[in-house]
Amino acid sequence: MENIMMESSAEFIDDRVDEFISRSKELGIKVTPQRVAIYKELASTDQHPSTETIYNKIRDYYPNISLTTVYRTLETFEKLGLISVVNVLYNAARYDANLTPHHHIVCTSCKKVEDIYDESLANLDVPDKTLGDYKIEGYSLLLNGVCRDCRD
Amino acid sequence: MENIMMESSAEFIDDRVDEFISRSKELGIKVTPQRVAIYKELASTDQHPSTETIYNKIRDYYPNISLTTVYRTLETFEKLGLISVVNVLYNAARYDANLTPHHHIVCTSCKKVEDIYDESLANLDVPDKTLGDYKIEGYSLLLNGVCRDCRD
DNA sequence: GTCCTTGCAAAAGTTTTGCAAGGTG
DNA sequence: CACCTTGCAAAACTTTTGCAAGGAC
Repeated sequence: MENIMMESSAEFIDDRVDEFISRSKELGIKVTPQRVAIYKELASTDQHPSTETIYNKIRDYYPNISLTTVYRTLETFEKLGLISVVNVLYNAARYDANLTPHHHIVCTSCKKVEDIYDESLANLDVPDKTLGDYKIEGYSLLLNGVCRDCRD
Repeated sequence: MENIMMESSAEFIDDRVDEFISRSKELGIKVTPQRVAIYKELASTDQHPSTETIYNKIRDYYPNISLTTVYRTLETFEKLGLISVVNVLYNAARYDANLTPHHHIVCTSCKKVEDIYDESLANLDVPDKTLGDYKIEGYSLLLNGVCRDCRD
């Protein structure tokens, strides 16, 4: 049970920023200093920052950037597949009275959430004690896909 | 790969509401009509409603209930373990520039999110085609636990 | 009757939108 | 120089808090 760290040296980050720039050109979106700053901020951390956090960090060296720009830019990047959203449940918290262990599937089109009770997914080989520095309390699997209604 | 449905007949729901009532008494919280309505609403669906959705449904037959009550009640239930929150990432969306497949672990105490690159979790036996009515696009595993800093 | 719970109103926090100015390709 | 992108301001939306009235035990 080993926790592999991703490389995140300065050169590695610059490489990713370069890749981001060429990818942006391919995709036909403009490479603005704000966009580079936002991408770089995200590429420099594994802390999965929120919009607000990214905004605050960038303001240290780019005081005029607006929060609106950060929101819009992250949305743009996400739609183009340049970054991903960790929170796959789309905004507001969803509640569940069912305390039986089960997993969830979200339709990426209509955002509906459904339960999955699947034998083969019921007992994953997840350590019940510690993983890295964490004492594991539980886990949940979140599948995403497109439901039948949305495929029609 | 079979998708087992949970029973959700009227009697079954009433049973769960009864159980909720006795559990509330054990826990020493008051059983108010609002609380019963909120619990029942949640127990009657597998759609994982948001606070707003629950509020709107209950208003049909309980027009004076306030949204504040629904928020406070769900929070109370969750803290007591009567229900669970599906969105384990705590509020705002979190972004990730790392598109390599990996999983996430959230510290339930400080809400920090970290990446996990773990061999044994890298290839789960998740169907790559369809599960039930869904065309699967991807999945992510969300572990929760307490990080070292928070355990001290 | 006590004290937890509710509803209202207001505040705080988060995300989106319209529009004119600015900058990239 | 065309038009996409930005910043500002305001609006829309979501969640939390304070406080007095009401209801459960």
